[in-house]
Amino acid sequence: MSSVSKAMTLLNHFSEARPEIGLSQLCRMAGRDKATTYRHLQALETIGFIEQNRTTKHYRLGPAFLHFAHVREATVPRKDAANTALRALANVTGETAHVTVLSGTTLYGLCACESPHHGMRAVIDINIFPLHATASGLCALAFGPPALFDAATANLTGFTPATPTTADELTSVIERTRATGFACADQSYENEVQGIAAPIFDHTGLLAGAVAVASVASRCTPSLEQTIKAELILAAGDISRNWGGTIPTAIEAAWARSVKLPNVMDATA
Amino acid sequence: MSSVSKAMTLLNHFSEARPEIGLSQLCRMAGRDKATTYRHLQALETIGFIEQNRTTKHYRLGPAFLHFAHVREATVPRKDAANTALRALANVTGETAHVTVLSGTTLYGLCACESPHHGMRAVIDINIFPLHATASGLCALAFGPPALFDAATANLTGFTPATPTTADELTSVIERTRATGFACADQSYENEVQGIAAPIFDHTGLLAGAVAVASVASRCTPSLEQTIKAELILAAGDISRNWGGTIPTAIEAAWARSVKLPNVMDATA
DNA sequence: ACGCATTGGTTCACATTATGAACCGTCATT
DNA sequence: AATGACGGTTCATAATGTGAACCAATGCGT
Repeated sequence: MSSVSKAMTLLNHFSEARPEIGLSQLCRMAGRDKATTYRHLQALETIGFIEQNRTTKHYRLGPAFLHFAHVREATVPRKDAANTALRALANVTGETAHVTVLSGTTLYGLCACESPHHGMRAVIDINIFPLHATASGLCALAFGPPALFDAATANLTGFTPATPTTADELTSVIERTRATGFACADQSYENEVQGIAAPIFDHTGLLAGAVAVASVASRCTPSLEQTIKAELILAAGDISRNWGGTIPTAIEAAWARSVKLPNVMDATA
Repeated sequence: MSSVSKAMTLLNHFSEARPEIGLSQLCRMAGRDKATTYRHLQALETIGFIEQNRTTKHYRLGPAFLHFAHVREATVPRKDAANTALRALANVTGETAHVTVLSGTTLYGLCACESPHHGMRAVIDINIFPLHATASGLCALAFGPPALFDAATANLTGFTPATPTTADELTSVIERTRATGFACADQSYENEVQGIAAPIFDHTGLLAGAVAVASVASRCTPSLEQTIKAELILAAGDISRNWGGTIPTAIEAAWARSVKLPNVMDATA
């Protein structure tokens, strides 16, 4: 491990729960020597990644992050990260993948990527995703702000026979989404199209949108569903990380529970 | 220079004007070897400080900044940075110093620090600073959003005979503030109290507030005024940096012009 | 089609640089 | 006054960083 990496991984020990850390304490946490750690901290301080509380002598994250975050936010479009993740997702699953973003109470399509594998595939041609009828929308309802529920129930259009059109039906679907970490919309927006979605989080710590795979219903076997879910976990993590967020541990746990299958364990053995 | 510092200073070459940089290009800019730069970039990439555009192979700031900036913003109160800068300011000038923050069209007092040197000193006992009558307010008007002017002219209370009470008077004072980079309020809010202020900027690139020194008018000699201005430049820079911002070059130029005095140049020679 | 220039990336002998045990001064507790 | 924990420093040791030279790939003008 390069000394550059060693110095920078020190930063990972700072968090909202642990904003200030003393030298000795940080040494213990990082399992590193005191002199080394001290020099690393000094280097980090010169660039503004670290700042020292003059009274307690403890260290904390520096102001430079605000500057760099601003530049990053201003220059790197979220779409880029979404696109690269979608490409991988579409290639591996062989289905169409897309990303949505939540703005207020509306869920917009950000970008989509069709797989080259199949002749027949789902086509994402909507820009505003109904919250109650699409997998992405259910993700937003399950993991987004509670106020979304009211916005959703205000307009429970029945697109297909499978669309949940009552508040009770919707609630039970949302419950299932929360329990598994995945939202499933089986032909509830369009016939013959089944969607599976996972939530995406950004730097605010709140839900930012969803990443989803839309597959042709007749083709969707349990095994494909497992593949899709496994890939969605990776994609949601990738995109979230790229947007400055992390997947809440509760959701990671739900994912772990819902993809834990015997055949998967055999395959890896 | 440690290799840690060398690696991290590479990040300074990225800006809103230059979001993506290729390897060779970055080597030239940094005046560093290609192999070294490449290794440094790889180290930066593993932590997420750098990200590579897969198609162009160019490098850009990574997503980790969003995360760290969030933690920093959530855990380090702006007041801390302001307080340490104020302490220095009050000590050197021997007068009372304070920092204000702009929220919407209102300028609030954030914190103040009285100098221990004098028995008599200005006391900052207001929490909302009138835009047209205080030095901090004039800073906000001169360097903040244009909409402030309307908010200010809506209530031109005359606190003292020196308070500007017409839009024209106010405009000319603002002009002078823009030209020098400093706002001066000579007994325009309170008799016997003279204020000098400099603007503060945060990560948005917009005016965030002001730092000011309030001195007893009878004591304020030209030499003290020069001292105050020189210290205000340092304090405004410090606080801005700590809040994730930088002083616009136009203002730095104005400062340089307005403190360039013969005796100062003699002193440094 | 060709050479030429420039790109991102890699190698290896060399020496600058990082490392950590032991150290110091300070402070709070006992 | 002894103790322990703290932030910070020193110096011999050795690990790590370094850059000239080299590759392969791409773009460009002739």
